[in-house]
Amino acid sequence: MPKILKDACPTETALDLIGGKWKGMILFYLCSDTRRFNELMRLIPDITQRMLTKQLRDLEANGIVHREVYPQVPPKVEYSLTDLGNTLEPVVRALEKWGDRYLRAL
Amino acid sequence: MPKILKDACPTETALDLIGGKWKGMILFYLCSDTRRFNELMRLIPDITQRMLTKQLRDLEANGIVHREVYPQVPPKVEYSLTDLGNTLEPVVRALEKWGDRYLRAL
DNA sequence: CAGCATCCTTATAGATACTG
DNA sequence: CAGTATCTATAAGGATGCTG
Repeated sequence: MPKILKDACPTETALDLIGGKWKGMILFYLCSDTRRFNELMRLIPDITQRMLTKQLRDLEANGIVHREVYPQVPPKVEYSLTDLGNTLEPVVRALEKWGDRYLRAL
Repeated sequence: MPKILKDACPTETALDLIGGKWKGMILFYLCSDTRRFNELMRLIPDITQRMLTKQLRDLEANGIVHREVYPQVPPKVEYSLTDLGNTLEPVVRALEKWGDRYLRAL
């Protein structure tokens, strides 16, 4: 007998929230530390300002990332994972582990 | 499609291979059993024939899914996970678990 | 420093009709 | 049953210039 996994919607939901070209990378770096905007720009090769802004806003809107603005000149904005965001760590690590294995096997 | 040779980030690579709107669902159902084309059509609400074909071809090209054609009339084609595809199960389960938790918390 | 606005290109997805 | 072939619509991503 096939072991039917319950409901498919959760998997799709998760991929909706962390999928796309850049969100995995962003989460990966936020997993280990709080980061500033330009710091993420440096860490993630080839991402544009527009895309980084957009992805961070998406993650913020979904309650995964917290955006802390320090009212000072020059501006300082720090991004970190929310409590919900932190629960993503096992997922990100599972993805990382599998991706690493896949790349090695090439 | 995935540009693996260009970027070697494991997390991004994994998301390239299993991301998108439908691949998660397809992998989810193939995790539990071998499936036929129309079976997947029934299991995955709203997917079109064109998209299912395309996603299966992508997964096949990346060595994640195996396509077995039975030369008979009417045609019979079975899709299953390869050995590599099976190593994705922990990832799919992690995604499912998190997505479920997320949906509950809404 | 950390962005927003505008314009543009490419990728992804859907509708419909048809076939071995 | 398991697909192709077109055509169209929308979403994702990129280039560039400007700003509080």
